[in-house]
Amino acid sequence: MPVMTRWLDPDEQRTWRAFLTASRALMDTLDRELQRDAGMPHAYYEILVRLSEAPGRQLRMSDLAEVTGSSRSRLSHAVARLETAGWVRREDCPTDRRGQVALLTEAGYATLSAAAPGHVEGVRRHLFDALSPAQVDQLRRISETLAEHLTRS
Amino acid sequence: MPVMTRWLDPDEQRTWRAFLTASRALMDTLDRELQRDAGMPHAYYEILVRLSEAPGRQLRMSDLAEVTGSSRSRLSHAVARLETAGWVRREDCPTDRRGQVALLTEAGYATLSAAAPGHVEGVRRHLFDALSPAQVDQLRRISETLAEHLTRS
DNA sequence: GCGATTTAGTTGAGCATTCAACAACCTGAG
DNA sequence: CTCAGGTTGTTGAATGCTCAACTAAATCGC
Repeated sequence: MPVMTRWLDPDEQRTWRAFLTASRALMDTLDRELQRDAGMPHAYYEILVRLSEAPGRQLRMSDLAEVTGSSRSRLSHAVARLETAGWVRREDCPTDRRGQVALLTEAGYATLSAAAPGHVEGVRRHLFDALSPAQVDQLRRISETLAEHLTRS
Repeated sequence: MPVMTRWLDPDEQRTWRAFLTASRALMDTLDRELQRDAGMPHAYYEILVRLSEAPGRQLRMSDLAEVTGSSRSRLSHAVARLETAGWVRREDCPTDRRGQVALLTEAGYATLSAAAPGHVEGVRRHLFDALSPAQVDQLRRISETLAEHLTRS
């Protein structure tokens, strides 16, 4: 027996469409700015950020995939690209012969340092400047709830 | 004289990262589900939805680009793809000889009708089921504010 | 009207992501 | 120890997106 679809009510519909529009516009804008100013897409910038924060500025490929929320394949392609740009280097993992360690080069760190202020300014202008402190708090709770919910299913 | 970067404070940092994680996970999940169940990415599904809601199930290419929040180029490629799938047809615009009108075919409507229940169920499961009614309201306000803010800059 | 500018849409090249297949290695049950 | 099954990471093909360049047609200024 077929189950009736629980359609979205008008409020939900409106929320969903506004969310789609806003998040797409935000990410598109930041992506375009980063591409223009730093010559890389946002996903690549995030890889450099995560490496820069890791002890020794290095991470196992699988851990890097985990924290950046990307598939192994995507990360593999991305790191290959970052490697030819000279921003990342790959080395064999000493404790697991299957493993690879990605590590941020000096050039990569310099590029990241040059790109960061402009990008942070963009995040501030396009996101935080538009919201009240209460809304920032709401957005954090909502996002954390969603992230939790999505990784558990 | 250089302006000091206004870095994100810890709360903002946490909010930004949670938002990135959540919105990426949500869109990736829905994209994967739609690709699996309907054979198309979410962006294409949205095109079909907008066409299905338009009078005569048709829209000018530029209007369709507007409502789906995509560039003309992206839409052009997408509609070309949807046309070879037989879900959309293009006709000359009668009032503007530069123009093209995209229109949803019967096959496109049927495909959309078949895909919609599953997709709506996904949106409900992955988004609305995780949030309280108050949070849905907050998310709507935040998203509408952001969308407004982003189109004005 | 008529040239300059703007707008509509397409195209191709280059890049990013996905998916499936794969090789290499680790781990654990017996 | 051994082999079955899981994990790690890469690869190539197919697909989608971006950007810049382009054609054609409408519109604006005079």
